[in-house]
Amino acid sequence: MDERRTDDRDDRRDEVLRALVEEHIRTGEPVSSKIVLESTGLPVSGATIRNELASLEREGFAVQPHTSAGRVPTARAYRYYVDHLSPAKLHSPQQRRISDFFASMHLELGRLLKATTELLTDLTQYPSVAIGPGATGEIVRATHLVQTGAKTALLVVVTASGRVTQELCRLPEPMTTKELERAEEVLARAVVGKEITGTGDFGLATADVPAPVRAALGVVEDALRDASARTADIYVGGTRQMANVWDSLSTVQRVLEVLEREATLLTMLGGAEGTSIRIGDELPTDDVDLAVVSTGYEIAAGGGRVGVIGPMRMDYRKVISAVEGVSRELGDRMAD
Amino acid sequence: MDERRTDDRDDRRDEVLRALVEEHIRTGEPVSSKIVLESTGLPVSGATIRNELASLEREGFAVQPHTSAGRVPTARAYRYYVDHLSPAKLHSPQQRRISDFFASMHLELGRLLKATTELLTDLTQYPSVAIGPGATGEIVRATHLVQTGAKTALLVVVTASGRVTQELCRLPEPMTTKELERAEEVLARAVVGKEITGTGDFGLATADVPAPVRAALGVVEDALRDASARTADIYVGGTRQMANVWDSLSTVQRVLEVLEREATLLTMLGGAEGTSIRIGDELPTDDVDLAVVSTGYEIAAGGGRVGVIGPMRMDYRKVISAVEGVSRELGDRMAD
DNA sequence: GCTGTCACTCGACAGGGGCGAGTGCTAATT
DNA sequence: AATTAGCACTCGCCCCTGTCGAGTGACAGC
Repeated sequence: MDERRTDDRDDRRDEVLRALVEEHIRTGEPVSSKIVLESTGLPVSGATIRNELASLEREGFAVQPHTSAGRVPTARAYRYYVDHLSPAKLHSPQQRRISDFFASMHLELGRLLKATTELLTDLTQYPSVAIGPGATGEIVRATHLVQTGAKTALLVVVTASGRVTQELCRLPEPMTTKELERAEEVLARAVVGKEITGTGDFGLATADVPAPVRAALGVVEDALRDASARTADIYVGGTRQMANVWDSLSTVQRVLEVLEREATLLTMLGGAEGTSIRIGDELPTDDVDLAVVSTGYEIAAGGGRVGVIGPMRMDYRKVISAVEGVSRELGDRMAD
Repeated sequence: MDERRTDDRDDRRDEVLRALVEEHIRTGEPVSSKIVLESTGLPVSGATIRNELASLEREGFAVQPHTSAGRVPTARAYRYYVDHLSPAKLHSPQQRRISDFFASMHLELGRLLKATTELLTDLTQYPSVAIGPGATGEIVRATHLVQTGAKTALLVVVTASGRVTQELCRLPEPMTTKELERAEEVLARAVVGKEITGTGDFGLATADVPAPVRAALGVVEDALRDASARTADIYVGGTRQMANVWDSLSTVQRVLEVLEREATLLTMLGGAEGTSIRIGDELPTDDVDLAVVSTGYEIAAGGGRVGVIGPMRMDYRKVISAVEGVSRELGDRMAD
């Protein structure tokens, strides 16, 4: 087979596929051969484009909503597009806004991440999500036991990076303030300076203290384990954009459900190192027109992820550059 | 004028108005004279009902979407309905679910309030909101200054009821760990045991310590003031219900905007003692089909509010009983 | 003051025709 | 063998129309 010719044909095929995807992203309408022709400027006729499109459809890159309509790209087409055809160009005015944002924003991590989702939404016009770093691996800086009821106390853990975790403890029996103070003291001695591991056993339940205090410490240790294992904080912003992004109520509802389910969100953003793009059926939600662009960030307190949730037909270039820019600046900002 | 006759007529008018409102709540459709007749069982003819309805329309309690349609109640009609016509009967199976929920749920306040919104949404099928108690009036139990960067530190304040507040401080100049420890010590001595007032001046900026430490303490005091003044935490749940509740995308968007604006939410739930019902134009959002039922709760750490946001045509009886039940149980639960 | 009746209004809905976009196929061309 | 021009065909969209029925307001009679 003639190599050069084959290459030519593949080039053209790619060009058509790119035009198909980009035009559909731009307009949201099914794309006709005429539009592809105008958009690519290829020196061929409409009939040839139609043949290409028919062939792309056979390979599962496009579908026709009905017989005499243009083509709509499939999830597979978007996947091919982001993998092979999308030059990752950086928007510089966008980068500027991101730097300005982080330069002017002085908040503690939780509120900063919340504000970050708002920034991402402003930049991309899509809902966005930020996942905070987990507590695992952090050094405990201080602990408190605060009495909140006759048989309840609140365990507060402050880590070296300023993260605060709270967990309610149900004491086995009522305790005096004195006893609780004693427990707090033992707890502090055992835990402060140590690393949070998620499975940590600090030997609190066998400490050399009066029985009631020891019993309480057992409960506290359980609470400590719970707190360590607990899922990282999740911040969602820009839900108000959803009505602009998806135009059917039922889709909006599906997405709202996803955004309320922290477990799903974690899976959707999660996992991969670096930037991850998941499109359509690559996501653990069936049947919805959804794509997620996310990337990790690293700060002193650990790592997390930020991402944007949108329809499959989103402007991947802009979104990728926004997400990566935000993640980078966020890392820089929290490293100072 | 014949008193008795007047009373009779007013009774009937009220009956018609109630049927109008309740039927519209039930079906969402414009209500015709025939429906009112069947629903009330009044011993009169359709024509009479029509006259009543026409009179109600003249007084601003109902509107016709078009000439030959039934009537739709106005905000004014709902107002009259909740003020005069809605017997506040308690759903007992509902009360049971609420008690069970609070008996089985053992979480610290923040997560408890978040879970409470989910409960309210389950009970009412509407989005719901909970506002946590503000920090004002609480006794400071512990403070920490955690270094998070060369020129930044995090102020952590733990109150006697277990509330934790964090605030970032931008130090005027880099500080050594020793200096920061010194600052932390002075801070603790000045603040622990005191009440948070919102405008509190603890004299930190004039403490008898080396100049750099004193400068830092000034910043910390500012941060402390910011933290005290900061708006209470707001938890929103049940946004996924919105698509079932409002059937137009633009309305859903408006409501999502409201739910993202904490300031608006505070005003909407806020203010009144006890249960407040605000309907339509009584709310600070123009033109939206919105009603809010909210009530206050009191716990050791202070007071807050819980509420439900829905369309004007919501089942006020059910919602009021749910909101009040939840608020009461929440108070009981946190008093133990 | 209530009722029965009746003409009238107006939205909802279904059917039908024309339009136009866009395709796939075929036969001709290079 | 690939490309092209041309053409018939499909099918959704839109507009128009007529019909139907729900519901009203008015009016005269009880």
